[in-house]
Amino acid sequence: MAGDKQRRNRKSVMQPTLADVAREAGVSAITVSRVLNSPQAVRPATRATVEAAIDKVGYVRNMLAGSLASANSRFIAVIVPSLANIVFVEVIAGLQAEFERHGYQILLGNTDYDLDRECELVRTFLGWSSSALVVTGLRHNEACQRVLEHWEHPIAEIMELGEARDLNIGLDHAEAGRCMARHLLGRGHRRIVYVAAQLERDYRAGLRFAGHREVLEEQDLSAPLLDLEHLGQFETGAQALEEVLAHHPEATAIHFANDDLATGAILHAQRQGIRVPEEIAIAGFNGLPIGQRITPRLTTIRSPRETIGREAARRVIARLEGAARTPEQHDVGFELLVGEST
Amino acid sequence: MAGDKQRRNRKSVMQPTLADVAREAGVSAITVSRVLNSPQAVRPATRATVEAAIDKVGYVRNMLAGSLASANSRFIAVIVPSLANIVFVEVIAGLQAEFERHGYQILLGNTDYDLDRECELVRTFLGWSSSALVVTGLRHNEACQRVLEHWEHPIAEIMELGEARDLNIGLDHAEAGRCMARHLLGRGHRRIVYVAAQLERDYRAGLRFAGHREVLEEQDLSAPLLDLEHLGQFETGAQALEEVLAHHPEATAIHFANDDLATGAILHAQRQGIRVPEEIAIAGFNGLPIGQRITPRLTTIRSPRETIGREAARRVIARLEGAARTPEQHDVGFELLVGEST
DNA sequence: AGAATGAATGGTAGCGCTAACATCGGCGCA
DNA sequence: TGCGCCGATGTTAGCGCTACCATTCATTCT
Repeated sequence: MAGDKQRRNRKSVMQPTLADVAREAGVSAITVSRVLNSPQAVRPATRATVEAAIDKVGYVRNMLAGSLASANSRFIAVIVPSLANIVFVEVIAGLQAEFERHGYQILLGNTDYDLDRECELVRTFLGWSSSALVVTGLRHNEACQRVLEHWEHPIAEIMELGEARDLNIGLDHAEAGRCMARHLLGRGHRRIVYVAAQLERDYRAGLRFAGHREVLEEQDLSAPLLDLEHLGQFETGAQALEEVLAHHPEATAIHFANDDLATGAILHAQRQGIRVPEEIAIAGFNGLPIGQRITPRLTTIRSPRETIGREAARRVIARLEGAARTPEQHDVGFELLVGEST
Repeated sequence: MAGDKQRRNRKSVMQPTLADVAREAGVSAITVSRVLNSPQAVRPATRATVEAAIDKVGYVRNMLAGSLASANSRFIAVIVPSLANIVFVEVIAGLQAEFERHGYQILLGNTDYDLDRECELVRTFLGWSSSALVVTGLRHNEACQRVLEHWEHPIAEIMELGEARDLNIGLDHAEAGRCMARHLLGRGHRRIVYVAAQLERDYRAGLRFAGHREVLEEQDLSAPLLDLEHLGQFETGAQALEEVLAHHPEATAIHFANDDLATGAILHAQRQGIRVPEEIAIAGFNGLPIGQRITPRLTTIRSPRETIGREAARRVIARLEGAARTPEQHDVGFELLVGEST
């Protein structure tokens, strides 16, 4: 029988342990541990015996105990502001694909755009002895900053570029805003409204707006901003279109903070018989598939989301496997997709 | 200084431990532990002293050690087949919201619709001493079945209803298929093609098809099936529309396995000037927001995805907090949304 | 031949926490 | 006054694993 050495009655079921496997295989516990953790350090014959014993007793490794003993959990804490936004889901998919291949387990946290919540999550995840932290954005509250400063493990701040404390993978949102503004100017638009939903939460949309405004102001054009409540992305886009037509009749183009809003506006225009881009041009940001399927095809900027995840994971893994601790910044870039909507 | 009792040099940084807090507060370690785990068992004055000491030394709880000692990790293993499909993301959001409120941490695994991968993930997660398992679907491979049978903790199988081993939260996919088939018959359609993408992977779409076929065959109608390669959901939907028009010219309606395909078909029809539903009617499944925004609005079935997550979490939590171990089945139902596309 | 090397394996001592039981006062009640 | 009880706190002994160092034995070098 497995696990029948004298034990206190703390667990109802006694899973077989390393010691049980060791006894079965006629080796010591540490040798079994080595078969699991660094098989090349064990003679093939011994390894085979041990592996047979593992199967025989139905051993399931206790990761908790191993992590405690080695002070290395192979947990990667990943903190995103939202799961409702497909953008972050794609980033997570990229992270997960890469980390899983290397035997790391993601601990996923969702802040709902709340920096206090973020801080709490960071604390919790440190409590799990996470090996690294991947967090969205460069803005954190003070308490969080302090915690992060004292932490010794790799930290990757993703999505945007800027003054990061360690690894930084993302794109230049201000430049993306400039790029789209230039495109719209190039199409002859002079009255362009920027539309966002809850700008103080989604401050990266704010960064894009800043770039957009910069370009317009260089041409002595004003850069009106419409910041709406969030209702549901498509809904808000539709509402924004109505408001712009009503309150900014001079506007010839709308630069939306994201593709969901822009798509909502185009679909609403379609239904209302408003011609895009003749009556009003529409641009988005993200490059979601839906934007490329609607008529007219949406002009937007593609952000390489899964790449952000993969690149972040790759750099974190390199660091964990011994790479020198030098801050790194990686610009994943973006691509202007010109559709028929502008 | 915290943590300067004699210790081996195994960790470079010595985080303060319970013992450090205890020394600072002038109590024993177990009292500090109690302040953290069952504060009501400690006299308020003592509790305050301990809490002050925790702040003073900057104590961060080591969850790994606690979980090992108590054989209770507060991890919930969650296994989904894909993150690319928004449906599962919404389920996860529901699970996460509920579990986080109760202090459980989700371990997320993604099988990519591969049952061997699923089995591997289950093993890994058991190794983390997970407190419960939430897994998508009722079909598992043999190895996985065996592992699950011997596991003593709550298991929730979600999305579909059927012969579950423990908790089961989902909806009746065959009935959903029947419901839509009846709706299409009611609209006068007699030649209806069912279109899916990679049916053997997404076998729940197969269950819906079975229901659909049943209803048609009751009326002595044939139930042709078109099962396509997966390219990208919208793309596949567009291609399916072309194929049906070419190879099933007699068809008056397409019943798509999901809204992404159906939306892709409607958008393609729009661009090609094919009139929906006059030339061909289109129905979907899921009730995604995009389907309700396009013109014509998509006829579909709304599945309560976040509800599945929440209900599953609620039942698992009840079980973990002491509810009796009785198998439970919960039908979250569905709702037919009649749009303009049929 | 004897020393030095290196590969394979083992013994010991924790990692930081909590379960289980022990202890200690204070209180109510007979 | 003495007994029993209960609430608050302490002592002890692990949870299952791995780091560290020791040991063993075959191989290579001088």
